[in-house]
Amino acid sequence: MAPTLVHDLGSYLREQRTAAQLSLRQLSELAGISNPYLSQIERGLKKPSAEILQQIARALQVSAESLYVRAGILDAANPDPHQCDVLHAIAADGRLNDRQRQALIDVYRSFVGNTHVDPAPSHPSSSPSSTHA
Amino acid sequence: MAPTLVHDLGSYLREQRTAAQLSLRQLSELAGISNPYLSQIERGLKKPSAEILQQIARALQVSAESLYVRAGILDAANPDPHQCDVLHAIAADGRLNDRQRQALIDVYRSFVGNTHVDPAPSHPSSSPSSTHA
DNA sequence: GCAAAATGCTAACTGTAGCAAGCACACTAG
DNA sequence: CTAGTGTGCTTGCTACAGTTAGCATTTTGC
Repeated sequence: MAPTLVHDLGSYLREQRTAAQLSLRQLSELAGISNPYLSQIERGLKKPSAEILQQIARALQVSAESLYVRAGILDAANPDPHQCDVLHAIAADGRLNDRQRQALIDVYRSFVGNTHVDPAPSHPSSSPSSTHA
Repeated sequence: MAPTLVHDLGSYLREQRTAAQLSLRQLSELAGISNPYLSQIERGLKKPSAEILQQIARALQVSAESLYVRAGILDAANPDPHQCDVLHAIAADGRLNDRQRQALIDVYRSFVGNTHVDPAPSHPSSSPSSTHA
């Protein structure tokens, strides 16, 4: 797709690595990959697979998702972390197949009315519902 | 690494594809990949990259994350952003009354099996990964 | 001054992801 | 029975992710 993204990923990784006071070899050892390869990733010469990214994320103690987003293999259109409504949870549940997902959504909507999930949460802080049912 | 996971991914994909009434060629076209390759992925012979997974996820209209988890490149027990699982979300939803809540939970459990939410105190793997701003 | 050990980078190689071409089989016309 | 189109699968092949071995440079210590 966009090699710019890969380069951006590289810069970001190098940034994070230096911020963590780690040398190429140190981080590569931590991540379980070779140091030349890490070097090439950081300079945008190579495009790491998701597995490699995950290992690097672990070593750097950053979230794998953030790296995936930078690598362009996950959409940045991620909902707010603290937003935890039912529809989002259903959408994110990998154990459900599509029809199950839809069924749950239908049931839920029949209960609460057709408030559909808005991509831009307008007032996230206000949890209108009393936590007490 | 774990070919079992890859095979599991393949089965899952084939399941989703047939559920969506799509042939190999149809889905491969939708996903923008070759049909032999998709066939091999489904049978666990090839290990698709995250990019390919994302394209397949889009074509199948399932979340990329769920495929990543199945592919073993994202942790299911993710300490990260969307920690919102369905049961927690249902429990937290103030718009539901108790009966509705229970109904939804029942439906959900009938779908995913009775894996009940385990508020596991152990967060064994990485740290909170505050990627900060 | 010279070693030794850091640092990051280059070169050559291997394995495999992902492709285009084509096969074998099933089904439905004609 | 043969010709068409659908299904999924096998076969090479190319490109590139990721490796090991080693280079050039700087820094530290004698």
